[in-house]
Amino acid sequence: MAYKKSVDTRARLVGSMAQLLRTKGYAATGISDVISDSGVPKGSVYHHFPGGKQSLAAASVAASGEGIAAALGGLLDRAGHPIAAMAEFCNYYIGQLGESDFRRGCPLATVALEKAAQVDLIQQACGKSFEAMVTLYADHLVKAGARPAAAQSASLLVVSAIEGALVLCKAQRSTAPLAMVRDQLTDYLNSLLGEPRP
Amino acid sequence: MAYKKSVDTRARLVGSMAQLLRTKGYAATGISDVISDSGVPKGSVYHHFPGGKQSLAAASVAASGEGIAAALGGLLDRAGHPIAAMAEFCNYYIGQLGESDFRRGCPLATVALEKAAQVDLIQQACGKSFEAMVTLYADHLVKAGARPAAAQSASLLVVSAIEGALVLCKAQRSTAPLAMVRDQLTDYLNSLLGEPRP
DNA sequence: GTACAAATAGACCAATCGGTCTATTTGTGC
DNA sequence: GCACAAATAGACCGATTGGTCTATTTGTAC
Repeated sequence: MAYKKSVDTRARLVGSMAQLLRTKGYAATGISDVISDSGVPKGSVYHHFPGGKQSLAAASVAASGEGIAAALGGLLDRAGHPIAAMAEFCNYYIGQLGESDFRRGCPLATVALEKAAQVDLIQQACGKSFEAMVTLYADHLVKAGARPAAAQSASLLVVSAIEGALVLCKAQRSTAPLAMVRDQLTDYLNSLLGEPRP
Repeated sequence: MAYKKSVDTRARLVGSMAQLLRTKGYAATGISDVISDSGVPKGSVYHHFPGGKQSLAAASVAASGEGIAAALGGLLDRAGHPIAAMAEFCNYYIGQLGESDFRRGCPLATVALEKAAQVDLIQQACGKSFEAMVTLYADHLVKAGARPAAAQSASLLVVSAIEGALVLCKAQRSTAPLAMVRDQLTDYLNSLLGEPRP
């Protein structure tokens, strides 16, 4: 049976790696960075993750994905309406970008672009995380009155547009793209849910 | 005055770097990769780019941005209508992803997410490239009948959604997200241009 | 052809990379 | 307390990193 402290160590490793992946990406994040950020010695890294950096990164991406899904789920429950939840989701990222001088964007996207095509473990973690987001939001669109097929397409557009806007925000060092996309998506979803059958 | 061959050398460096940045990202691309891919010796790299890797990367991102703008401009002229051009733009990327086993996505996005927050030169090159894309497409939406403000917002949504879909395609190793986004954007733009004033 | 800068060529450097390995310490069941 | 595995600790490794430096070659103007 695993010792109690070791789960903390593992969680600290995953947490540090997830933060570093978010801000610096995969290739620029060294094991030494994870060690100094988490305080965990090198031996423990390879004890908990015999698969090395790739395996630690995959676990961290999966954890980030679960965190996003939980946060989005919370917003959807609290906001009461999927359109309001989408707007608050955007506002959360606008805040993160502003607070961090545009360092903290999507925790998944950078690693997905860097490594998903090369490392299966990482691709699976990224793919599953995005899939969960799209499905979760689509479900709530259905509850709000959309037809399932339309909800799936619309949810994919929403997630894609937000992800892309996060790229543009970093590229332009401005939160304006995400704010504009948020407003555009609001109109788009209003017309989707407001006129289910013309 | 610069010698004739040296402009070839510089162009070869930029071309190799641009391709490597597209497929592997900034941090994972070493100067040695550029050297072996381009055949240019190390001394020439630092002769043409005294600013080193960052400066070469910035020039390569700028070149990629100009390439995208030229390609999009060509599509807009040839297709005759901005909606058709958008669809063909998506189809181009769908082809690139399929041909390359999902290695060739957007030439700008990976570097933008990795380095725009850290290196001003690279941020400026990325920001300018995306700005050019959005403006170019917005101009053609105006020509197709959209009001300027609406065209700007719509163009930003289009570019963001495509960029984000490219992230999801890599993450899920599937071209389906971009195909669905293409169709959703087609509907979206049709209703934008079809009903200029309700 | 001479002079001189532009450009090429690659040896070389300290620093860092991911990963391995051997001790040592810690926690647990008996 | 004993035994034994889990976990921690960090020295150590070859390979590679971005970058520098000194020659040497190349192209051009006169």
